[in-house]
Amino acid sequence: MSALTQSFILHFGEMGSKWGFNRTVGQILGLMIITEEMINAEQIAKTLSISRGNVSMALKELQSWRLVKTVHIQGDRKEYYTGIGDIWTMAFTVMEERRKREVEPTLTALRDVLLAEATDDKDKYAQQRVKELHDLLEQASVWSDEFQKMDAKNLQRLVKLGTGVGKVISIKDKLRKK
Amino acid sequence: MSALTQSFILHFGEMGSKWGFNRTVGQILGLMIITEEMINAEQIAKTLSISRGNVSMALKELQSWRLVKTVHIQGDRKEYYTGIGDIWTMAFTVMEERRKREVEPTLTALRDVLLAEATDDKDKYAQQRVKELHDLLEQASVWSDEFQKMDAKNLQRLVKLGTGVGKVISIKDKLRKK
DNA sequence: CTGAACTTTCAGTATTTATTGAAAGTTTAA
DNA sequence: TTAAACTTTCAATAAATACTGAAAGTTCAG
Repeated sequence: MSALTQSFILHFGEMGSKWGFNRTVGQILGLMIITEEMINAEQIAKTLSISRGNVSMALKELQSWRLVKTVHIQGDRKEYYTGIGDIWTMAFTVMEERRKREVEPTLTALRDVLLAEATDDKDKYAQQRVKELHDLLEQASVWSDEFQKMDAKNLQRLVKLGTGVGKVISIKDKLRKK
Repeated sequence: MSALTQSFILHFGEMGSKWGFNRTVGQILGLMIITEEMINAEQIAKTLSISRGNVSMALKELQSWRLVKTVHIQGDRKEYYTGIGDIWTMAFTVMEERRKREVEPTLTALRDVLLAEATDDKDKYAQQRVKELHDLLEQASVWSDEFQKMDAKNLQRLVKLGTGVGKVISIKDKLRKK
């Protein structure tokens, strides 16, 4: 493995742990991103100097995140792996999975709090704040849904609107007037 | 503490650990969100049944995230704490801090990889993928910057555009034609 | 100054999370 | 049906992270 690859993968491992998965999972994902060919579990273990068992667990995790594809190569009994699509698709897949795993359960918990009987003023205040939080997260989910429906090309166009976020609001007003 | 409060705080603690800080920090933030009054470190420790030292560490952490305000109350030597502004402001503050802590260092690391000499084809492929990732994260930072410049009211308006994300793209095209 | 009232620090400990590798399970060519 | 080639599981262990509480530090009224 070249020094360039090495440093990327090490950093990506750390980065991974910030994004919801552990170091090993991050490193494998990083390896797949910068490797054009498909790779098998054995190669991964050797390249990253980790145990075969660990690779198995990590691949399972990556599959649950819908970030890797499995492929069978003619005349080889091993399973081969590669990352799904391009970087944009991956990034939005990670976002969507995080929403499912983090926001969804939180929304459920918040709804429970909202359904509970608020007797005193303190509870009423608490419930109102929880309502605000709930609405915010629900709105975020709406966005995420919309993104999910778009393809990589359009996602890219939308995100590159970036420098005009301010404008978007005034556009909204214009739309309303139609 | 009422059962309602209790369940909210327990969940918020777990949620916190998904958002970049630990359980205790999450619980304190949760407590502040649903408590109208300012509270002092002693009260926090007692309410959440954690040690005084732990509260001190957690408050320091919350301050580094710019999520709490400190206030001195006339005739009391203790320091009092409360959450900054409304839920929307908090949410975007968390996003901005996460960007600073996670995306920023990653961008730096990716730039280093891009500056390295790519000798063989494998390295060239790797570099190209890293370039894609770099550009994506940089674009995300542009968005984050824009958000940071807006006030809570406008953020809310923008996010509620949600259901029209698809439209925004076609609007962009119209704008261009003007 | 002094010392009471508070806050912070940090070494030791507890808890949680990740990793290994041997054993068990699965698949397939012959 | 067998056994070689592979994958998965999981108990034991290692590593990382969080928490406590006593000691050290800070601030301020008198």
